[in-house]
Amino acid sequence: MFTDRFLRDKRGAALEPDERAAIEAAVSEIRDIAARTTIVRAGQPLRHSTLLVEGIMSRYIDDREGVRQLAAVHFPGDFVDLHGFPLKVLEHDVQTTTSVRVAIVPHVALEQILAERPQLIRKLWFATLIDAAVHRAWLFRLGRLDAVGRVAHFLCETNARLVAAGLSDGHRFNLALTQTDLAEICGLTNVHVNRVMRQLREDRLCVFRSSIVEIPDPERLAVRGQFNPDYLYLEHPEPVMSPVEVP
Amino acid sequence: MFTDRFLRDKRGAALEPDERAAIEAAVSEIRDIAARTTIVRAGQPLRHSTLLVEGIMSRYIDDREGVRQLAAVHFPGDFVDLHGFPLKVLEHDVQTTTSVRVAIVPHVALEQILAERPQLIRKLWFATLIDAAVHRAWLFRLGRLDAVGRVAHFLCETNARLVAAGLSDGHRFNLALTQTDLAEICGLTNVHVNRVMRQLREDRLCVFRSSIVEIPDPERLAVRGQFNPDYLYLEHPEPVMSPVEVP
DNA sequence: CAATCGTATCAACGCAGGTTAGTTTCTCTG
DNA sequence: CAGAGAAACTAACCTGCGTTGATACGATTG
Repeated sequence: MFTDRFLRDKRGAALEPDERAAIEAAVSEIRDIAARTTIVRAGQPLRHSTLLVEGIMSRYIDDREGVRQLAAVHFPGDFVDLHGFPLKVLEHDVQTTTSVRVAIVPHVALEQILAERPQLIRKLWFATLIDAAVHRAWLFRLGRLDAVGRVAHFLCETNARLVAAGLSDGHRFNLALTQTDLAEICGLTNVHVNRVMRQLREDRLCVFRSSIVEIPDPERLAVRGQFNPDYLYLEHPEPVMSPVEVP
Repeated sequence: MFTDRFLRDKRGAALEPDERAAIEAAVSEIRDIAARTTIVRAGQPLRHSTLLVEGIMSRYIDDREGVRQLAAVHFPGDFVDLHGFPLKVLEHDVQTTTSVRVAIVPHVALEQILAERPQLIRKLWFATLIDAAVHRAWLFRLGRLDAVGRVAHFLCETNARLVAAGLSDGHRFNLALTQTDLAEICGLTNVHVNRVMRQLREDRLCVFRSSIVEIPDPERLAVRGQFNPDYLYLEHPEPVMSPVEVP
């Protein structure tokens, strides 16, 4: 149900059926939320965490002028603000990007199931550490890649994650992000993202139109974005190397 | 002893004396390591984690051409590769930056003390989540600040962390990083870091000479780097706002 | 003390990406 | 199906940072 995709295909951390059931039982409420709604503000004490069931959410930090840098994008199956469970308060904002359906898990309920199942805490810890590993990959992206590389890297990451979640076939997936969203992810302006998308199109690396991403040759896109999926800790990563082609 | 600075001044996560003693007892060895030595390589299975006692270490991701992006800098008191405990394998490299003294904590010993003290795991989890929060702040730095802002932001962060560790008085501290290190932290070239340092000097924001950082007015530097220390989760943050000035 | 190597420094030049200011296309709603 | 508002797209101009290459400094070592 709600937790079907949580930790799915994560190396050595996939949930046992009883663990899954326990988390499902801890869900207090299913909520549908409109796009572009802020659900957590920095500094606000948290009493529950949010499991994303459908849609896209993001976490970001604003600068003084309201220019925003995304720190994470979340897809179905992600436990969006699980960090808030040990931290009690987050230092960043969390917003819905599309309209979403989420499952609310009160922290008291989490405490309860963890008391009964001490090993489960390792998997939750693991889940938050994957977020941290993704943050590091994003640091690499921002610090060392040019604009085309950044977008390519992000699209490779998204493809790999959506494949793991069963939401991409490896070449084509639905992604309801605007070019401005991409700009806030990649540390660029929306104008320049537009130029980059054209470039990717012309180079036959990727076509992104009306919320559909098509990647004819994932391997080539991965090379362009210097993408290496190790940081996603997937059990069955899409092979980055495509089958050898006969010349 | 070795753990004196671990989680020191961290909001609601400071160690109890018995927890501290347990971790000390879990230390299998103290090791002195030369500068610029790689101690963990991406993909290599880990059997222990490393508590930094003295010196500076860093975690980084290399690109194809060997250009490196740092993802974290660690100071005394940091549990450098604690992420490797739940993850089993890291996706990045860890290197000494200066010569260091470290305490080695075998994972089996950690397992043991956690079995006896189930609450301690929350504090270790917390410690890794602060690393993640710092990653996010670094994403903001790389994505939204200009070169001067990035260096200013990093120096503010470092000052705040070293104050918490008892290694800065808030205006002056020792920092054995080269301009090339700063470049790898801030996503710049060493040449441009040099220009930035001159700028900071001319603007009386910061002087960095022979491993000493001097910050005459931390508040002004924080404004230039849009630095807000919330993400460090300090119990007693240095006041960022200086007393209200009479116009 | 000389030699060496890492680090800092500086200048000249070029370009990737930002900025501004649009126009066009798409999508939703009444 | 008209109208409005987002989103996509474009062009012209400008600047911050990268690149290259050369010099100066300072610490270590023989």
